[in-house]
Amino acid sequence: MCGRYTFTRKPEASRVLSPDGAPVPEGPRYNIAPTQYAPIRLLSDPEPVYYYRWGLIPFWAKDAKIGASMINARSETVDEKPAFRNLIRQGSRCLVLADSFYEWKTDGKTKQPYRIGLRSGAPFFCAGLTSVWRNPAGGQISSYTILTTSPNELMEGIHDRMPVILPREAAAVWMDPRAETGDCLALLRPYESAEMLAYPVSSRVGNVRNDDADLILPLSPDVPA
DNA sequence: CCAGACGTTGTT
DNA sequence: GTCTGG
DNA sequence: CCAGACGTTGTT
DNA sequence: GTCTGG
Repeated sequence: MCGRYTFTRKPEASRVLSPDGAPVPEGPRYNIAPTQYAPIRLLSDPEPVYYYRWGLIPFWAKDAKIGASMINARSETVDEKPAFRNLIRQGSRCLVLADSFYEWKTDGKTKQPYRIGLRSGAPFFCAGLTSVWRNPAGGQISSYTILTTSPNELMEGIHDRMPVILPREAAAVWMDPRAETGDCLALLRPYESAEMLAYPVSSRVGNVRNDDADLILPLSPDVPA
């Protein structure tokens, strides 16, 4: 999630909101890509699942295209960068719903995608920030970015960055409107490596048009335990 | 003062 | 090589 | 993140 | 909107 991830659970029917009118997918998602709408939970209204667009567009942007380069925010500098520093305060924090993410391991000329998730198989929350952008014509785009951090032991062999995954207690602080900025920043660190799992998958995941269950199959003969 | 950027990743 | 679209 | 385009004029 | 560079 640095650039691609999954959320295969059915969106909880209880309360699902799509403020931009984006369609809510019927089934599981195996290949969520930047500029697509995906489910998050908002600090300002934490109970429902909101569909926001991946790739943060700051409210002051003249052009929505800038969102394509704001799919991630470095946690090490998020409190300094003009595009993000005000969001981490001001109640623009969110949780991104996921149950795995993909990273491409570069080895010379070859790139091998890996699927990474929790050993338990449970879904998890990633730390995110949101923004609502309005164009002069009156349309709006509600968007988000995913915070990144340095790799843990598992990820080191694959990639030099990883998304910030928040354990349940940390997620509670991240979603507390009264939480101090410093306490929020302290949560942005690598997840416990021993609780995670990674295995190679088909290069079909590279094409965003592919979005099916075969994408998460272990690439033989490298079958995980 | 105004003009222009505001971001990350990976790769070399 | 670099930008755009998904 | 990767994949795919990257251009114009004129004619139908 | 706000910060940086000139």
